[in-house]
Amino acid sequence: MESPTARTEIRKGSIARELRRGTLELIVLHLLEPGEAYGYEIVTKLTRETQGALEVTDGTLYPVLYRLERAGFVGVRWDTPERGVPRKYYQLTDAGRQELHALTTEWSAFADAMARLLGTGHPR
Amino acid sequence: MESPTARTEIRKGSIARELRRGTLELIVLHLLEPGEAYGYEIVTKLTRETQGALEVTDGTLYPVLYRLERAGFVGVRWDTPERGVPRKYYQLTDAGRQELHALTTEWSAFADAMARLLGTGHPR
DNA sequence: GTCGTATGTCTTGTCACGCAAGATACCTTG
DNA sequence: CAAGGTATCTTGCGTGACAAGACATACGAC
Repeated sequence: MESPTARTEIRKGSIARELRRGTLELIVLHLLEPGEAYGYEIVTKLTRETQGALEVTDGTLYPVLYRLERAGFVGVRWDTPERGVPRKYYQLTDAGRQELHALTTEWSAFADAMARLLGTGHPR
Repeated sequence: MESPTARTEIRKGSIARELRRGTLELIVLHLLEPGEAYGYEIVTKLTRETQGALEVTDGTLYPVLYRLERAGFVGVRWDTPERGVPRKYYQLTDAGRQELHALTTEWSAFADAMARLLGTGHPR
């Protein structure tokens, strides 16, 4: 099993990098919907839930979380156990849930438009 | 009818701007597939074919076309009539057709992964 | 005739953001 | 104690969409 620490080099020539633009916020908010999670957990969760189709490195994720926090879309809670590495837990706020909904809608509209445009000839 | 000259301000807070990243090349190559077209024509064609769902300004398009040309994905032909504004026509090259296919595949994989991830609860 | 508007091309500068790479620290297992 | 997994954060780079502006030709209205 590949650990997140073994940083997977993301292909340069690929458009995958650009596709993450704009979808990453949506993805993170979506992953937080079922309940709070900490950064490292989100990275592994995303890789697992998409069978590696969508991946992200921690160097990418942490800035996103910071942005979401500043925007008021997520709340933060530190868990500092006596023994063990401290974890920073993120939870959706009401505004975050609203944003999640808005982004989901926007994404659907875009994906639909793309599908219609690229649509394999089948007219109408 | 809205003319392309009346530049539609693209919403700043929207993710639409980011979503175009990576898809724009694919979109342009796709629009060139049926046959050659000139820049201005592509702008209007995209707006029309997607009922405005996907739009692009000429300031965005021309750099894309230049990139595609440099990459060898499109060929160029000037049409300079005695009377009238000169037009620069673009056509897909073989490499461009190949790229179009590759990008389409990549896009589909990404869109599918997103759909699976966001999938409305229906588990498994 | 000239003013506005549509057609058509191109360039400059700005800004956002994904990412590689590196730093730091703790814990476990051999 | 040395590796490697867990966990966080920061710096710097490159890419690319876009607004704004410039420029030129054509055509209509006034």
